[in-house]
Amino acid sequence: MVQRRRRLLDVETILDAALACIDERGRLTMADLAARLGASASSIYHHVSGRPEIVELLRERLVARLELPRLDRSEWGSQVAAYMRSYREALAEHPNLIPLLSEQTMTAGSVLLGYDRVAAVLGAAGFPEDQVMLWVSVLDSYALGAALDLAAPDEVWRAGGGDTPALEAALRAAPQGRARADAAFELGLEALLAGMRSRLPVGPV
Amino acid sequence: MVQRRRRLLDVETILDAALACIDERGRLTMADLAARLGASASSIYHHVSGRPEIVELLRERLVARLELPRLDRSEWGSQVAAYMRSYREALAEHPNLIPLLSEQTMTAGSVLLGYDRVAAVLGAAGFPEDQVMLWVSVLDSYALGAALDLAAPDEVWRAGGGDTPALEAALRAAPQGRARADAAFELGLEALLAGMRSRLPVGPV
DNA sequence: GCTCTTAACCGAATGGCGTTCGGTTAAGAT
DNA sequence: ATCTTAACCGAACGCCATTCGGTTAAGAGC
Repeated sequence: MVQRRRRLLDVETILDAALACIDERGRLTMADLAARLGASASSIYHHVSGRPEIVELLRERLVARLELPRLDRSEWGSQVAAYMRSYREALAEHPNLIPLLSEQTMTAGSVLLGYDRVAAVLGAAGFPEDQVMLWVSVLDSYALGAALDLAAPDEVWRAGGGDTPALEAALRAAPQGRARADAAFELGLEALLAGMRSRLPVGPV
Repeated sequence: MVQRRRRLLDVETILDAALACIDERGRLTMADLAARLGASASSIYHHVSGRPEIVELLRERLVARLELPRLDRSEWGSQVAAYMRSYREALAEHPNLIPLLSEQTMTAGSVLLGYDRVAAVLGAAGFPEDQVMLWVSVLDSYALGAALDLAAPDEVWRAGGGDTPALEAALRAAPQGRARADAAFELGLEALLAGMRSRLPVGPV
């Protein structure tokens, strides 16, 4: 009943609290969010259109932190690698956000700008124009898949009884959890870039 | 009130209906599932433990259709490529299933057996034991990411106003929709396998 | 063929979710 | 001093998965 007329909520505060919800509870519910804000759930709708908009605004925050290809004289592979690492690292800081992002269509314009830069650097590297979009897709698929891997539960494979000996041995020999995901991402990124380089029509830069 | 004593539901029927729900509505709700089955939602719980088990059983169905590495004398790269293609194709038949699968831990024995085969073929190919699981992760990430790409709307990037010229040019030069996703997958798979091959410690088979 | 057990079903209820609606309060303009 | 209106609230709505307390009839034992 007691109403504080001095502005209690604003979009940035809501996004901060939403990220806290997601990080701590692994999901975003309006009730939890409202509780953290010290407000009622319905009040939130005065500042954002609903839960989907909150998620979309969080995606924009994430994209803003990516290291986009700079389109300078540096080698294309290192620019793409830096972009891919920053993409995954940004996701890794809030791994529980990943499933929410992959549930929802991309609408933010700033996201497209990131893809434009990637396309530009690949074109400048010498990839045929009709292949540029394909490589963009490949990179995106790998980053997305690696991010999903990161968001998966600590124990991805629960191998037991001994009828999967190769899997069990491989699991024992590799790092666990986050360390495995990190090592795998780097290994795969190197392999992918090496494969791309070998398919480049002309010679070196 | 009218009860048909002749067995109305069984697990296979439930899974068929669940897949129909997912394909048509893009999600799986117990109410929708029950309606399709001509039964009440609560009746379903006499045959499966709940929604998560239904998803896990659907994953088993999917894995059963994969072309697993045969562990014969054929070259490891072609075995892995065939596995990856069948993996993505199986997912592509029910793209809406992908988000449901990636939400949930893998527990089914037959699923683990599939990964055991992949681990075995990579070990036999000569990859160091402490790298096998990493490569399994890399392959899984790429297959999953490519499948998500396939599940995305036809127009993945809506580039408009001209402030993303490289992106727009690349989009015009590349195939659209499914054809783009297919071509990208093959290109990336080749690159990934080439990169893996180049990292193989010893020489040829 | 009668009784008894019990698997297979149902409707209703529970608790959690996102969202909408009809107020109420007080900040700031007139 | 009055009015407008942005910012808030509680209660309600509809949808979700799941649980519970019956009820029916198939099939076993006699």
